[in-house]
Amino acid sequence: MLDIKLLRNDVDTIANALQKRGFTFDVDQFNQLESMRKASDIKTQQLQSDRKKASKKVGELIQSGKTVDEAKAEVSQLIGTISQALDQEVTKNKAINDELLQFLSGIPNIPDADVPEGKDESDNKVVSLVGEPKGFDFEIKDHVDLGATLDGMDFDTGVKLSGSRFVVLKEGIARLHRALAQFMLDTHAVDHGYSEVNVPVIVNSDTLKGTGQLPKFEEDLFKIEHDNRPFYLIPTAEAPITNLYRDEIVTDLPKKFVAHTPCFRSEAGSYGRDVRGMIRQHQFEKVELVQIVSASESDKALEELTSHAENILKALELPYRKVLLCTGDMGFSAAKTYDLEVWLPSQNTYREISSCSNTRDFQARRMQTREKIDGKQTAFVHTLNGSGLAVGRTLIAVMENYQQADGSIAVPDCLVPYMRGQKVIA
RNA sequence: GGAGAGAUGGCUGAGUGGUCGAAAGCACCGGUCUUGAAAACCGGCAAGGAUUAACGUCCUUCUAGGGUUCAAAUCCCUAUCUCUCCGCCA
Repeated sequence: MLDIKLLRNDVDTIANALQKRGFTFDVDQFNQLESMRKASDIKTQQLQSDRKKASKKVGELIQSGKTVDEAKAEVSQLIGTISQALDQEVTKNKAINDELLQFLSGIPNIPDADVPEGKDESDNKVVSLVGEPKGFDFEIKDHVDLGATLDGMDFDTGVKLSGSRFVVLKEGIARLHRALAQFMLDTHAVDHGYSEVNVPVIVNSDTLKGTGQLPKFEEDLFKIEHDNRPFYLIPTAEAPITNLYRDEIVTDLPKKFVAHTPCFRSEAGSYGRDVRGMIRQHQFEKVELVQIVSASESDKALEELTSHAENILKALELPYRKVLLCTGDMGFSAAKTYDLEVWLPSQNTYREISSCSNTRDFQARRMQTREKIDGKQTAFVHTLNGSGLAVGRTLIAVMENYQQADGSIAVPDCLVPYMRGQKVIA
């Protein structure tokens, strides 16, 4: 959520910045709502003040010796008129504020100044290329064929159990998948200083509002009902982790968390894309990094967090590139985002495997997560999140990049200990 | 699933209808003392919002939503959550 003060002071600048990411901010509607709100606030408060004074007078009259009935009689008419007017105004005020809140909740974050302007992913800027795609002297297979050959990836049974975009992993592939998650978790927790947490994967709507998935993107989520109340399967661990500090004033920043969770996405808008294989599933696993930091530290934190995700790719010796997303390609809550894209030989291209974002105070404002500065002032914290990495897609990348002529897959060195010494999946 | 108790500021915790936004302690901030620190002592310290050039003035908030009342942290109803006991269970 944006700071309403910024909007009051400088609507046009913000409307401009939002236009860069393809969002048209309705300045007139905002100004109208805002002036209605202001008028109603002032009126409501004046009436409340009047009523309070009248009520206190009853107390004073009683204190000075009058009976309760006498005191009431003296002010009852006045209070009657005030109350009536107040009831009306409060109802109106609430409606206006609700509308204003809804209006504000639907506005995406403002892009940072150094984010390139653009319409879609073709305008993203490649920041760095790491590693070199290796050549193969045999006909390569994609992960679907490799998985079938090794009897490790069963899409048909996934369909039988659940439906399309679900998969069953088996044997060596299942173990490799698990090894990847363990390796990532250990690297971040032990080497990068993140605190490991295990969080619920079913959350309430307040949690998803806090990180910005709601109210706008409900169609992308799996919704479940329990005791007539809505709950959601998390689309990313960013939601439960970042919300650990919702409605709190935090101390001891920075906070750094890592968690390994399944993620669930309905992806209603993207049927037809990536239908083959494990690239886009309704259920997948991800190791997520979250940092909660002071405002002045978030620029540095984004670089650091991104480098932590990169370290996984480096350790796995997978070729990748780091991309700075343009204004039009960023997520709703992000002010600046780096994507890490891994090389997939079968597609002869780089595919997203991690997305690292600085949301600045956008989520903190929604969550009311603040810190005390010098023991006095409160200020919104900044929150950052990034995949470190998407486990399913990393599995694909390892399978394809480490495939051998006979269809077997070499286990990357750093994973061998997690595979109890196994060096090849055949 | 059954029975009971509870939810108050960063934390602990007092407060059962009338200047209560709320005692006290801890934590925190400032100061005195000290070579420095600790201790001790003095002072400050909830959040959000409206308005103002500023000082200030005003409003809201004691889990949430309703209700009673001239007046609600305090009484009533509902929901959520927590704790204790019983049952069930990985």
